[in-house]
Amino acid sequence: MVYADHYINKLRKSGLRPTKQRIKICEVLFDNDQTFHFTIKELVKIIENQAKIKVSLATVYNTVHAFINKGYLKEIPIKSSVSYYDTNTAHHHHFFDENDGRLIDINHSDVGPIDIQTKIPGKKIKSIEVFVKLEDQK
Amino acid sequence: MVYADHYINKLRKSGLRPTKQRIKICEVLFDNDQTFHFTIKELVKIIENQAKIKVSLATVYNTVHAFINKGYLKEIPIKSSVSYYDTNTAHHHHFFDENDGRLIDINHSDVGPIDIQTKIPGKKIKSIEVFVKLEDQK
DNA sequence: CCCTTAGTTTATAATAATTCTAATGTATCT
DNA sequence: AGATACATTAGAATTATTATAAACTAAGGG
Repeated sequence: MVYADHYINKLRKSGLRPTKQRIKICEVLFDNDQTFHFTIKELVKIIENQAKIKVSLATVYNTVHAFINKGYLKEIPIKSSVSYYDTNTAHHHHFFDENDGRLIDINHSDVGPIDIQTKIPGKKIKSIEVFVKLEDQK
Repeated sequence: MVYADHYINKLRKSGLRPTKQRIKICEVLFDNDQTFHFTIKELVKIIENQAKIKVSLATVYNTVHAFINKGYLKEIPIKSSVSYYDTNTAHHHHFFDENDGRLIDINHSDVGPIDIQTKIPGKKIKSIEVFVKLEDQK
């Protein structure tokens, strides 16, 4: 509960009213310092179990979108059927283990500089993301 | 029409019966030597215009999936709402221009070696894909 | 405090992409 | 040509997501 105030401030500072639903979602997402990858369905399930309050599906969608706009969450495009979200909004990369569908962060600092020789006129690079597929070692 | 035989062989060799729908889809997808990025909806529209025959939505889905299994197409995860497919199945990378939603191939040879320092026990790297977001040059 | 109001939540309906189903059609093999 | 296994099809079913409109609540002023 010690963090609730922190989340209230965080929400208020970014123009979102600190409702009990949003605070609870913050607690679920940000209370542990680890990176957390999730789908909306998974998030709803966790809230149901871990929190006492009931939060509607629509609110979870709204809140996650609001958090993405504010930069608290990032969407990760892996599968084009369900949206995956990431609490790690720093510039980083991903392993994806196709065997178990597991997604693992790679720190930005663990990837060497990337040299792209193609240039597109009138455009500049905004970000570079590396996506590494894994397989079992034989 | 000179290519039809080629597609018939291609399909047959990979255990797919060369039906007129599949041949037409091959022509639409592979007749030009350029890389082609598309959604199912776009593909259906092109077939409707360019070909005389009518192909049901279910067949387009089935065929695209069959082609992915055979390695004729690759799925590209960009947006998590519609599936994008790519006729370029070689190992390559992508620019994505968020302004206009345009996707541009980057040849494998135009990207320098990528150094990933993180290791996952029991797993080895299967593939590395780089995804570069573009923005307008100020 | 109480009132107002603008932002939120909610259940439910609507939409959109994709998959399933079961009937009909067709390529292939003998 | 006939049998059979594979394909196509329309339409229904499913799933994720978004929209809607009514009920609720946080914030600020009196």
